[in-house]
This record gives sequence, structure tokens and C-alpha cells, in this order.
Amino acid sequence: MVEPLDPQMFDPVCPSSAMPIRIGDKWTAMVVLCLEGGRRRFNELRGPLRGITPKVLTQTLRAMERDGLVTRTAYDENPPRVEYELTALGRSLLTLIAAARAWSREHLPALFEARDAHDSSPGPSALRIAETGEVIR
Amino acid sequence: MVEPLDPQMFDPVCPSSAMPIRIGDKWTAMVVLCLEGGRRRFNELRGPLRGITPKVLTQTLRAMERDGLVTRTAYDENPPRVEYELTALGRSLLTLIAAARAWSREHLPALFEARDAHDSSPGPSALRIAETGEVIR
DNA sequence: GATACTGGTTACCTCAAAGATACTGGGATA
DNA sequence: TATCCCAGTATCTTTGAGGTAACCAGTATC
Repeated sequence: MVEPLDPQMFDPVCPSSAMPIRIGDKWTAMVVLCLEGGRRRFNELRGPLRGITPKVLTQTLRAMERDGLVTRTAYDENPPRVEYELTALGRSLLTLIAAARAWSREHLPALFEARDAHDSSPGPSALRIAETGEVIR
Repeated sequence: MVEPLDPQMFDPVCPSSAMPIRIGDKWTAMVVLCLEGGRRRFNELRGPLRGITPKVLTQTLRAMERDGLVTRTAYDENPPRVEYELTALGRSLLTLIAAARAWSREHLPALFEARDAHDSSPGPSALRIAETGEVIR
């Protein structure tokens, strides 16, 4: 069997939403990474994907199954058991995900730096904010 | 000066929305590609990005400027002139975009094939349920 | 005057994704 | 009899991306 998934494998502090690369839906890339080491069960995936609701995980997996990225195998047991596994097509995304992560490691700090510099610049943006009365928390 | 942009450079029939990779917002990757050959003016970008509204192009360019992907240069002329240009950080996305396009060229047909097969499959779940104890590939 | 040009801004609307919360079935277990 | 477990469903609400249309300032043209 495969090793259990590390519940800490995705750092919630890491603002992946700020990463300008997305594979599929919000959770698709993380599901692919979870399945990299072998087949996994539904509730096994819910550990590392902290905060995902069963509904959204179901939606994500169904969409991935439809696109041929994962296979779903349901065993007629009790309690029920369902396993998900990457297809060759799903595995082909791993290199792309690795490229995106490499880009992030190399360039994301510069992006945040630019963002911070922009947000704290005394330029016309401050004026525009003052004019609109927009509140920034 | 640079050559004019080809208004056909993005095929509207190409379902890029189906491509499971996204760089930044919906238009970010296309803007990067438009700026690959040199600086461009606002309305120059609106040609290839068929269907983009000025509001969304403004939002996209502002966000990219904030993230240090493009520079915005406004000339105090009449009529006004504004030019956008890729930064080194923005250019660093080109390799990632190339990787995503390579993946799509290679694997997107298989994805669509899987999707079509799934959508026109006869039985919903009966075939996908494994027999008890049976080893599934 | 009236209109057009450029590079936008603003208000308003729509729609789908995401999330919160609760509930299901049916055998196994206490 | 009651409860637990897994793999989901069902329903509602929120969020936010994206789109439509109107408007702006300053100059130049008709």
C-alpha cells in the first residue's frame, strides 16, 4: 500500500491563490499531487485538502473523471469504498505542475515585492482611492 | 517600430477555456503574448483580444502592472498615448505559457476524447462499479 | 456649435464557482 | 435498539469574475 498523505502537504499560509498559474479548477492541481503516489480514497483526500467540502471535492473529482484525468473505482462493500487514481493523462499534468511550481519558487517573491511596492507607493493610486472613498482594510 | 498585431492571432474557436491551465486572469496570458514582440498601445491590444471590453482590459492591465508584469507609460500628448510593455518578470511567464501550449497540443485531444466518451457513455454507474474483491487495473 | 478621437472610469447586472450546513443509505458494531 | 462509518446529496448563501452601457476630459475637426 501507499503511505498516508501528509495533512500538512499544502500550506494554508502559502497563498496559492496569488500564484498566477492555475491547472483546471481551484483544487485540481492539488488533487493531482495527492494522487501522485498512488490511488487514494475519498476521505483520504480530504485531509491534505484542508477546508474542502465533500460537495466541492465530489465536483472536482467528477470533472476530472470526465476529462480522463482520474479513474474512479467503487467497491461494493460496507462501509463503501471508492478509490481514485491518476490516468496517464492525469500524470502528464505533473510536469506542468512542476514547471508552475518552479516558476513560483523563482519568481513569486519578485511578484509580491512588486505588489507591495505598488500598494505602498504614494502615486496616483492613493489619490484615486481617496477620491472614490474606497476603504482598504 | 514593431509590426502590427495580427487580429487573428487568437482563434475564437479554439476553446482555450477548456484548456485546464490558466495564467493569471482570463486574459493575462494573451496579453503577455501580445506584448511579446514589444510595447503596445491600449487600443492596439483590443484587436487580437477580440471580445474584451475596455473595462476588463483596464482591470487586467492594472492587475498586471501591480504584479510587476507590465509597465505602463503614459505620454502627455494629445490625443493621449499610453504604452504597455512586458517587464523581465512578465517575460519569464513566456516559457510557462509555452509549456502550457505544448501540453495542450500534445494532450488536449485526448482530454476532449475522454470527455466525449464520458458524455455519450451508455450506463451511468453500473459499469464503473467493481465486483467485490476483484482487482481493478 | 456638434461631433469624433483616445484611454480610460463608473454604475449596474448576470451567472457560475465556491462554501456552509445538514442529511442520506445500509451494513457493521455495541 | 442505537450508533458509527463512508461517500457522498441537497439546499441555501456568498463571492467574484466578467459583461453592458453610459460617461469623462481635452483637443481637433466638420
